[in-house]
Amino acid sequence: MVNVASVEKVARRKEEILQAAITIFSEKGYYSASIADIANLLKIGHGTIYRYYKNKQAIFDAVVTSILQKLATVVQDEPPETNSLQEYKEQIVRISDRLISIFQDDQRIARIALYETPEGNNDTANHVSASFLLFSKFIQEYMRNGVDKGFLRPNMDQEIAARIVTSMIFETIKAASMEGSDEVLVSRWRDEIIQIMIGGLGA
Amino acid sequence: MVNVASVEKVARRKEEILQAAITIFSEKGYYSASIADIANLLKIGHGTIYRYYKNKQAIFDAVVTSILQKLATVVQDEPPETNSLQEYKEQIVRISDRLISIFQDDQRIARIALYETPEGNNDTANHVSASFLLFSKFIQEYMRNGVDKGFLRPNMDQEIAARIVTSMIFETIKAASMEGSDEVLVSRWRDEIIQIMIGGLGA
Amino acid sequence: MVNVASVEKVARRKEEILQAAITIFSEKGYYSASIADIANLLKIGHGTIYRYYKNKQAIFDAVVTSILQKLATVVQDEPPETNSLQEYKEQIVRISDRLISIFQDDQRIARIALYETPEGNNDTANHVSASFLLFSKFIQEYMRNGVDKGFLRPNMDQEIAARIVTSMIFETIKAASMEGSDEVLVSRWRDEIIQIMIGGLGA
Amino acid sequence: MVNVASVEKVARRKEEILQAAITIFSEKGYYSASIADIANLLKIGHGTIYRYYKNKQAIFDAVVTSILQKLATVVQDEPPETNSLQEYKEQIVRISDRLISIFQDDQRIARIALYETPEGNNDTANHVSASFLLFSKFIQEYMRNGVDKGFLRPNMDQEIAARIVTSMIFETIKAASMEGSDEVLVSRWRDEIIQIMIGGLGA
DNA sequence: GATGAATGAGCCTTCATTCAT
DNA sequence: GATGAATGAAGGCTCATTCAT
Repeated sequence: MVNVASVEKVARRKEEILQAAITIFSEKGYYSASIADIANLLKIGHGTIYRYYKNKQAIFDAVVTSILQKLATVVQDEPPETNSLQEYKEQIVRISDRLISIFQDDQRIARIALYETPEGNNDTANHVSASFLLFSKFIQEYMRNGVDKGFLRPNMDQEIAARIVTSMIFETIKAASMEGSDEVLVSRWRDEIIQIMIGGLGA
Repeated sequence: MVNVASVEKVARRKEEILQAAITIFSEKGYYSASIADIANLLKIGHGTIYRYYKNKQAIFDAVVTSILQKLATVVQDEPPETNSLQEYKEQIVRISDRLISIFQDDQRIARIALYETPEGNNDTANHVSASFLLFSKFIQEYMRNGVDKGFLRPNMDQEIAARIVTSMIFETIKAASMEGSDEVLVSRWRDEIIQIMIGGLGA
Repeated sequence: MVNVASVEKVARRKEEILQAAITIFSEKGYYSASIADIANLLKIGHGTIYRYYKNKQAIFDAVVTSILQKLATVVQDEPPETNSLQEYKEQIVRISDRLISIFQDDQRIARIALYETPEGNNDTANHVSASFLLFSKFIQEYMRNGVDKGFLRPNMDQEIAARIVTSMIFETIKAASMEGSDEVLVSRWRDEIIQIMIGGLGA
Repeated sequence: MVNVASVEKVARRKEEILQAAITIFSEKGYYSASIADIANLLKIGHGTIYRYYKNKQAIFDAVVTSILQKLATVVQDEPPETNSLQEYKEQIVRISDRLISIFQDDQRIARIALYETPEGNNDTANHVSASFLLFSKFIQEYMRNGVDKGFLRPNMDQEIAARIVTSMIFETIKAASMEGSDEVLVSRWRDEIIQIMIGGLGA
């Protein structure tokens, strides 16, 4: 009993700190954010934070992980099993809408997910945003499915096409989550992206 | 006379510092890079740098500006005056190739242009990479021209389509400048992007 | 009744903490040892320790006191009443052996007794190890007895000779408790110290 | 020229900091001493210290090294070449006197050299004061010489005897440098140690 | 009585910036 | 003009100590 309660309390505290960290990191970025900023936001002593996270980097890692988990749910509900261009189109719309909705609900997440780059890593892979990579992999599955089923171009370079499509979706998300982003604007983006995906730019 | 010589010398010194800054910032990122790193690379006293730039931020601003100028030359040579889808396609290829070539010649520039960071700006606009914005504006001109001339879809949302296309191009550039990036890979990307732009993904 | 039981329990707890403290302090030294280290060793909450000791310094004081008490038993059993150089020699051997045995039984005690540290005391006297002082006083009594009985040099400066002899004994103890310290090594030290005490170094 | 001057200035500054560090470390001990303490003593910014020493440990290492160098000069002037017990005795007196003089001139050095124990090292060797070890080695050479020349006991365990004698000398030094230590007291110690070394304690 | 969550003083260390030489 | 010595703000992190539960 005691354990359950305390485990829960610890989890709640970790979550509170995580949320404050998301706010602060999204406002100031990794380097400009200080542990004290996070503690002040929660009106707790800064030493307290170290009871829950080993160090600043660990907090940031937790932030990134938590965002990725949130994003992952979107694709988990969308298996690569559509059977026609129309279905595929609708699926892309659903995915975009849910992503946009996540980022609109919490603009802090958008700023981190879309621009997170704890620099100084020579490792190229790290320079590619983790959230981008996550979606790229999934989109590629959709591509494979579409080509297999025959409703997508067979000559497609699936890996590359997936990354291009991902970049389009992310660009939409950026626009949707950063700018004023009323419903009208969002649908303008969504419509345009679908049109390009389906038929390109040509007249 | 003396003045001319000295003005030139100052300009040369500023340029040397700029180049060193590009190297250091691209390797370490804004926050992890130190003024001393830049000075050491040039084997000059780090106090000297402050005779040419007001402070660290000013150096970084100069770096970004210089990169933008370099990128701007690409579009300056490509007026929005193509007359057919084919010509347009060829123009996009030329632009992509020149951008890729710039970034391959100087990978330092790529890392900064594509991931430029000093975050912590509440100003939303700043979060959109300056180089991205620059191209977006130009691409939009190409779109307008294409729609006006009738070889691009009239129902196109030009501003949005421009940003989507820019995102595709930049994704290509990232791939080209970061990854192994042999000629074969680059043309795979270029081909795919053209196909999507022209005819979408559909079979 | 209840009181007796509880008093006993408190004493037992204090002793447990003391033992853990001896272990930790001997391994890490005063400053590097943390209250949490001691608590963890006992698998108790670190707050609990403060119910038994006022603060960290008080624990260390108790440690030193406890060690001194242990060492004191050695000399308490050896009254300064020997009647010949031979008896005296044998007494010194007994004392050394018992000290060595204490320190070999519990190497933790050796590390603390011989190097006890919380420095930063301006008080000069504190710089002399408490255990050293304890023995010095006793050895001086042996000296007095020996001179009185006529088997030790009458021109001896008893206080000083006592400290010199103590330093020899402690050096032996250090060697015995720190280094490999097999029985052979210990007797080499003991033999040499006796020889020096009795007849010096000369041929 | 410029270089020579600057090298000299750097050396002087390092020396100033070293001296301040010796003062502070001797008063407070390694852990209780803070970089700020040292800087305040010199009335300089604490950041300045890091221009001359990598970190706190490096300062302490320099302190220990400097003390050891000072001590080493004492034995360097006293080769193990005496030819009689009398000469040997005189040599020991000279060495003791010079050591005592060093420590009396600078009591700070004494406190560090005689009680320095940067704890937390499991490595046994480190626990033995470096200055003690240094002298031990030399004294052993004197022993060997004395036994070879026949004026010291042939059955002597040279290594052990050397450490025992060193401990006597160091005890003398402690007394001389810590306590009131007028000339009279010092000679009482010196006389007693010589007597013990030569003829032991017996009547 | 026991616990461990919370606290914040305190410390080391880095580095942008200034300025005397 | 160039230099680099000096500075101190700033920030990450530890841990002894307190106290509500």
